Amino acid sequence: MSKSIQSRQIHVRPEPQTNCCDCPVRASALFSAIPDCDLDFTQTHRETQLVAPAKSNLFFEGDQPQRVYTIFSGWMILYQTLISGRRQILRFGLPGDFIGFQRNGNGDVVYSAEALTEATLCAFPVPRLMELMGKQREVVQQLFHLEMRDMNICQHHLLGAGRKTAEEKVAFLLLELFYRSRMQIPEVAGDAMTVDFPLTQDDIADAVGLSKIHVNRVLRNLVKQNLISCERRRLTVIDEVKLTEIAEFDPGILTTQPLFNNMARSVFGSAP
Amino acid sequence: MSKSIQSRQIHVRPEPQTNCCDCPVRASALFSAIPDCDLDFTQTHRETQLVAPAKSNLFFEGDQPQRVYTIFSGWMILYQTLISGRRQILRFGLPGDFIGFQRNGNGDVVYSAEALTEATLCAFPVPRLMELMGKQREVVQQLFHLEMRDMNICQHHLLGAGRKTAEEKVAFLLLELFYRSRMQIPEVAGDAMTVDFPLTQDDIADAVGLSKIHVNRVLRNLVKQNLISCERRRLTVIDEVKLTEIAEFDPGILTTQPLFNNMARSVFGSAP
DNA sequence: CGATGTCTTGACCCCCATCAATCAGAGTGG
DNA sequence: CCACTCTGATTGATGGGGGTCAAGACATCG
Repeated sequence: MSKSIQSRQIHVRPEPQTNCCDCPVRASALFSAIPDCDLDFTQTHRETQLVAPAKSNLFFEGDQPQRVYTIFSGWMILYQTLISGRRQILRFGLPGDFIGFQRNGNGDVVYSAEALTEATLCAFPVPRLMELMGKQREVVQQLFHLEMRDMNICQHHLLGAGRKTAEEKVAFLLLELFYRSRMQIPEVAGDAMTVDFPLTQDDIADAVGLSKIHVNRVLRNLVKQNLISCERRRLTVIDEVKLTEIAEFDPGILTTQPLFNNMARSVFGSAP
Repeated sequence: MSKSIQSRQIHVRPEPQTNCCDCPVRASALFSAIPDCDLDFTQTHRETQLVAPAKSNLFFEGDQPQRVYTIFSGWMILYQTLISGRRQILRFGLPGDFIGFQRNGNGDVVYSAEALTEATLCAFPVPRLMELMGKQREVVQQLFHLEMRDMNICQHHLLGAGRKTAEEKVAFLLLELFYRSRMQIPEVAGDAMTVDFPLTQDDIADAVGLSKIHVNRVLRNLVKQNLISCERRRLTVIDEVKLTEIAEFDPGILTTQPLFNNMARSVFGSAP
């Protein structure tokens, strides 16, 4: 059931020339677990690379795209809308994230995906992903890791949506995105306190389930308390400790499971 | 980080005698995709069967249980709590559900699990599950299905928590559990409008993020509108259409993905 | 330079949380 | 059989957190 609000059109320009596996964020990408020597295989299975302009929709809830996507660069939002038009952002897609895999009983994708900034993506035909999963156990592992991390984040947002105050919700979201931003290029930005932050206050509102007016008040209040500062598309965390305390934020939810990793390693070998 | 509120102790009595694979809900269980002839293998890998008394906790957020569990009978709640003690139910575990697999970066389970009614569970050591996943592709498929369905449900609750009114949230939860209850024994109860419903109004409140007082008012209101009726541990849906409309509920989120199924089938063979 | 999108602030008020009291049913023990 | 207890359901009164409406400030961009 596609939603009625589809004012923004899909604009994606295929650029099959570029090598889609030159991913700057291999560390967190779907195929990061694959030894370099096996990458030939994945390369033969890559499809087109896409560039999604800012504000374009990659797909809408209810579509049945034949591909899944890995984000190389840019930020995306994954959201659902009610008939009334009210939007809820389910999670944010940052480089390395894998989207479009999750379907419902009809094979529909269950959320819409919109590029917040210009974003580059690598598209993979679903059957080829399945083939990969059959041949390379690491893909299965990595897929589980990504899905579980997203599930963790989703559950924590649910906890917040139901049981936190406005300030706590906003603080949590800021910290989540702050950490995820930094984790992308650990060697350069591992301890920088300022990150790029392309969200509007409207986006924040739709992510935490508040009105944009109230988000504004909360943000101004956090600034007044000298916990953060934010000016055009940049976010600075000033008092990380206090903010973490307010949000009850645990960075552990953003990492994958060494337990699973270790246990899996003993069973899953390399590709046959 | 274990929460401070641990007033309820863990009480599980192992009953290794019983065959844990006599699951009455094979249709939705983890190992449902495995052909009967291969069940010998899974049986050799089963561990103890547990009985969790009503109100006992199977594990707490922050624990590192060495096993994962499949629910055979009974209802469980999976929840997180804030330091203030406020509880948010993330999802409900019904027979066939698989719990304890999802971990964070430290290998901790990310939610607490409590039996709402007396529940029987089959415990599987994690390494053996991994072994199974390596040998039987259907286990991997089924695991993805279960995880994705849970993710769907979680996301829809997030949508509701952020953007729905109290009445819409409650209606959604009732329908979700109504359908899931009926799906368990399709041949007998496929079209019954009354199901067992062991939740207290307190539980509903913690699931949808409202106060129990307000949940009570909303329920009484739904009854007054002649949409449902509920008396001690039983729920009857009177006007399914109207209720579905209010909740914007889509039963499709509860089923697994035929798309994934079909695509997977062409690649994954039977066990080697 | 309008035009559009985003941020900011104020005024008003409603949905729902909180507090408090009562009631019904299920055990439980004598 | 009947007090006693405990959990859960119910209803009323009150107030606050945050939604909604409106208007203005500010920035960016064709």
